[in-house]
Amino acid sequence: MTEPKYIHVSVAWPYANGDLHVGHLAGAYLPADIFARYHRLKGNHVLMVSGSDSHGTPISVEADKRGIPARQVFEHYHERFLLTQQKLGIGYDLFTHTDTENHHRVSQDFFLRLLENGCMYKESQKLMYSALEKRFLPDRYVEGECYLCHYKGARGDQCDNCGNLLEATQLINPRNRNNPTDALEVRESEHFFLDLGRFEPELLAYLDQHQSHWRQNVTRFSRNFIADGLHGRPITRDIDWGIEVPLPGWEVKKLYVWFEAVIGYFAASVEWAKNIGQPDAWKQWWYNPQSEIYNFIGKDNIPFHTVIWQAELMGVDGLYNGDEDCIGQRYDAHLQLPYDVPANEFMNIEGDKFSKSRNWAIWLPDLLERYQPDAIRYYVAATFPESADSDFAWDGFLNRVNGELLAAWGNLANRMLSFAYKRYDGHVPDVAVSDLTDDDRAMLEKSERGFEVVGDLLAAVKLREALVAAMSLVREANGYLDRRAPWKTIKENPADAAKAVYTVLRVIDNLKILLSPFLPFTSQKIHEFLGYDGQLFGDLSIVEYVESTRPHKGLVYDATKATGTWTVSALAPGQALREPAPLIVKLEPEIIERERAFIGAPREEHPIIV
RNA sequence: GGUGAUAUAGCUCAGCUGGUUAGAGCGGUUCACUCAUAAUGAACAGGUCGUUGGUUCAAGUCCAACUAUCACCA
Repeated sequence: MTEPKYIHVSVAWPYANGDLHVGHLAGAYLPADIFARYHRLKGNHVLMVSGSDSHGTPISVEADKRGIPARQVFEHYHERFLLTQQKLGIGYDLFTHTDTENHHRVSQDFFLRLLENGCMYKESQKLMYSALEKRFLPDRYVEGECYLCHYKGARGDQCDNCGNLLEATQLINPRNRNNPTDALEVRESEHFFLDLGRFEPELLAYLDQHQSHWRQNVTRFSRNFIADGLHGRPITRDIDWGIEVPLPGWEVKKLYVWFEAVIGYFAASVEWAKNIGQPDAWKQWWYNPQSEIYNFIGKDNIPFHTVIWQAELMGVDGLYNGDEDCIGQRYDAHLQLPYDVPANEFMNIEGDKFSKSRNWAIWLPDLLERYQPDAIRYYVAATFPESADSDFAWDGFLNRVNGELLAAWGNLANRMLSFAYKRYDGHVPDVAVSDLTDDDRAMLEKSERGFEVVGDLLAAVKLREALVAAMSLVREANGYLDRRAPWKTIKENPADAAKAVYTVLRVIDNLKILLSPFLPFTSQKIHEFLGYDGQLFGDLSIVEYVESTRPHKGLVYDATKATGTWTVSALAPGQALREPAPLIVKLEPEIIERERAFIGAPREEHPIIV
């Protein structure tokens, strides 16, 4: 038995300005959960964290659109994120948000320590100032004529016509999007910049160290990002909604959201430790040279997680390793940098890319109203965009759920559990394992080798391949069953039939574990049908935490009741079974057209019922 | 405009460091089976591997250009 490892699963923080959709699930949350569940079964120490990103322009934009405060927007969606992910079984040790006192403090300490260590510099920026609103306008609030293609409706951050990124100050005839009569002027504003350039040698060395186990496109992309030249990036902004810059006289300015959101991986770990009453527990991952930190993200976020976040961590090395003060403590180990950043590409919808404004999306709360979480998990995992963009298509969903999840796997379990339950008086056939035929043993061993085959693929974050490997064992088992045909031999050679049934049940017992990171709900049911007590995984619940001024809710995994392990079945002959029932709901072909009609049509948000 | 990626059977995708007849699942056709949510199994079906050049004894697999799509950065 090898020593348990410390595995940190950091998952991208979703902007809380709208519901979660399948792109979120495919890009980060489901891969992270599958990976984490595998490591939990292996007996490793898993810490999986994420949370709602409550700051940033997208939230303010949404708030303005609805005429409500930003906080109300993010709290609304944060609540929905918790419920959605609980229903899907995304097993966070803590899913919190970025408006906690803890996150504010940690982010500000990062800022101060970077400043202290000389990793920042100040510089003046030219920005659009609104005389009417008496503030600097966020880029997206400024509209005008694109200086390149002369499109009149270009936004201050990007021209939708020619696709060019631009500065608000470059627009011809800039105007306030909310008040066209507003007089805009260019004003100078002083800001802090993260001096990325000084980290270049360390970053290149870091990439060298990890390229052997990283996805090639992630490594290449990051390397080129650095080769392009690392420019300083502004860390502060002239906006209202965000975390205050912790310097006297700077309180009106806020930390840039890209800077503080990634800090959430660290801050949420600290919060988790505090919540469980062991305030130093997070150091087992962040200051343990043996730990492995994995960042599950989408491809749009690669440079932030392979370059910028590393620079932040390098720049604050030693933070909190001594006492709770941010400056001047001693430390032995360095802060751990991510071990792997298995970025996924994008999942398109029926051939077109996701678009919130056109409602070209499949929203998870809506999906969960109509389909089983494991059906959703299965299809999305089978179509993970691990190496290229993939496509969520409703006919594909129907085919995979009915033809693979139900027909191959659900039916294998159901057909033999029912057969055993009826023909063997509700028990696993009582056979001597030593009497099994060669064919039986071969089948059994093949399923047992799956623990290594599937396990290695999961550990290497080749999740789709792992699922294919597990499903090929399912097909193997169906083939074995047809060869052995116990429904036939039970009449002429009952002893032989019993061996075959026993073997298949034991194979199912193995497959139940191999597939459980993907299909936790289904595996739990099979576990119970096979006559076992207890649960494979722990419980997910929503918990409220109170800090000094405001409470917040988190989604929390409690492993107390978890009994599942990544080990081969030792199914006891004669074990009492429970009465089985079909596992997977069969889908009607009509859903294809019905669901397609929802895409691109106006959508109404429903309450999420658990 | 620069960088990275993707383009392989009707569909969804594998093909690592170049080498015997280019693979899998689904769909389709035929046969077998009846324990199972008409669910399974076996066999078959031949796609000039985006386009054009090049390197090599040998190229989906390397190089160049081009086209289309995606992302990031200017």
